[in-house]
Order: sequence, then C-alpha cells, then structure tokens
Amino acid sequence: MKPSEIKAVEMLEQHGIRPTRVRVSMLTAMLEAGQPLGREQIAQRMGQNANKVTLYRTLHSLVKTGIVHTALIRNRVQLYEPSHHCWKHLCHPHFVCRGCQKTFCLTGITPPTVELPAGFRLERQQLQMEGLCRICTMAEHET
Amino acid sequence: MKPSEIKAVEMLEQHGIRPTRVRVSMLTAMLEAGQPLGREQIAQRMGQNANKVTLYRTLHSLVKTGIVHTALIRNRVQLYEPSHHCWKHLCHPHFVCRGCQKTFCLTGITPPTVELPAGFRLERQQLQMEGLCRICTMAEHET
DNA sequence: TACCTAATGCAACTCAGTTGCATTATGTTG
DNA sequence: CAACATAATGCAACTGAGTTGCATTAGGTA
Repeated sequence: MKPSEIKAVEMLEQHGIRPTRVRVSMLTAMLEAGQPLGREQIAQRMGQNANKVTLYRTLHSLVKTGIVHTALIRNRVQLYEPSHHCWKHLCHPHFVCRGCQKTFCLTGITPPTVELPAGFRLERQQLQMEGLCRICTMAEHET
Repeated sequence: MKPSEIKAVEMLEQHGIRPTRVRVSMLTAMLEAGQPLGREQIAQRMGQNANKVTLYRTLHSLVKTGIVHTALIRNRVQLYEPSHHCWKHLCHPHFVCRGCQKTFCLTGITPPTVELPAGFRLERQQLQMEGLCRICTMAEHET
C-alpha cells in the first residue's frame, strides 16, 4: 500500500467510518491531488471503477464525517478537498486560473479575517480569487 | 418609470447596449434586489415573462459589458449582481446562511487583501462566508 | 418601404446531481 | 459455520441548470 493509502485508511478509521475500497481510493486520490477535485476527476484518478451514484454518496459521507469538505468555489461542478489542512472555519484561499482552469490552493497564505455583523455565526470562510496563474500570464505576454 | 428602471436604462446606454424590455426589467430586478439573484429569482421579480434562453443570453451580455457579474459563491445555480458597487477586482464579501439560504452582501466590510505568489495576476477576488444569520441563530437557540 | 442585424423564442439537447429500488459485502449473533 | 441485519454499492430513471441550433420578431437605417 502506498503511504497515501495508509493515511487514507487511518483517517477513515479515526472518523469511525469503514475503510472500504471505494472510500480508500477516493480519499487517496484527494490526498494526492493537492487541489480540489470534482467527481469526474476523482473517478479518473482512482485505480478502479465505481458507479457515479456511489461516488456522490461516498463524497457526502466523507463530508458528513468532516474528512473532506467542499471548496467554496464558484464552479459548475462541486469540488472537494481533504479538510485536514484547514483550521476550524478558516480555510486557505483558492486561486482559479481563467486560462488553464487550474485551481491553486494557497496554503502558504494566512486567511484574512473580518468583523461580521452582530449575531451572525460564522462556520466556514474562504477567500476566492480568479485571474491568471504565472504560466498563463507569461503565455499571454508572448502573443 | 420607476427610478431603478431609469437607472437601468442609463446603465445599459452607457455601456453601449440597447435598453430592450427584457434587459431593462432584468437589470431593474437586480438593482432592486440588494442581493445576488439566480435566473429563476430574476424571472420571478420581472414584471413580464421571458424565455429561459433569453434570460441566460441576456445575463451573458450583461456580464460581457461589465454591468453585472457573477457572485463568486459556491452554489448550485449561478448568482448575478450589479457590479457597480465593487471596485476593480475587489468585491464585497458574501455571507450565505445555511438556515434560510439567504445571501447577504456585506458591503459595509472592507474586502481584505492578501499577497499573491509572484507572477499571478488577480482579476477578481471575493471573501465568502457560510454560517447562520442573526435570525436563524436566534431561531436555533429557541429550540 | 425594404432591408439588415440584433434580440427573442422554441425545441431539443447535455451534463451534474438525485432518488428509488435491487444487489452485494461485511460485521454480528446464535 | 450459518443466519441474519445492516452498510455499501450498483442500476435505471429522473430533475433541473444551462446550452445549441434554428426560426421568428423587433428596431434601426438607407
């Protein structure tokens, strides 16, 4: 077993959820990705095939246990990532490149905090950016 | 004509786009809303009926001219709002309540800025929050 | 008026995600 | 180990957002 698979099994067991084949390979794919993935992308990176419905249901149970969460990104399809790098409700910023469509996790940046109106209870927060990544910026200058 | 309609016509003309019935009533609805709206919500607030396809195409042309933009919110449906309250790439934060599903535009809050990795070009940025609004927080405490 | 183009409408489609139900795997108890 | 209960997976059919191609209408211009 690959280290990321071992890690995945551990995480599943720690959250009291059975490490089935589908779950392990899905979580492994997400752990190895380093960027939020959609259902289709996860399916491609899995060693095995699994039904579309199973993928969605597994994603839901992983979210329910808190192992993964959805990226708060405006996107046609829902993107998921392991939540173990985020602290409480503060999630790292995401940068989506309009050129190559890649999503960059800016884990090196401290998430900013703002003052909410009285009475509001914050549960998740994330800074979202759109623009051009370094490579696409360079590519555009060449033309 | 209502003031918001006059405003809508002005905005359309200033951006060199014909103030047709559909466009005016769509933009008016968005100007009056004070929160980002989806296609369905816009249709409901319009005085007249319009084809679904027309609504989408009109939204696209309004975005293209820069009169409105999409809210960078993780949502099943795309939400739109007039862009005249945002400055350049810095957009006001949005708070989405998981109780009532309402979206709050926190225009009173100064959008935070962060340092991007070298070479990245920022075009849009927005802070996104999820949690419970004041009313839903109170409602939950009562139970 | 005649014409051209932009705007709108209609029908049919794609694709993400869901629901209901059948089937298989896994853990538990006798 | 056998029998059972439940969790997990699969299949088919559906919903709903958004799109595409083509026909029709409206508005501006010569």
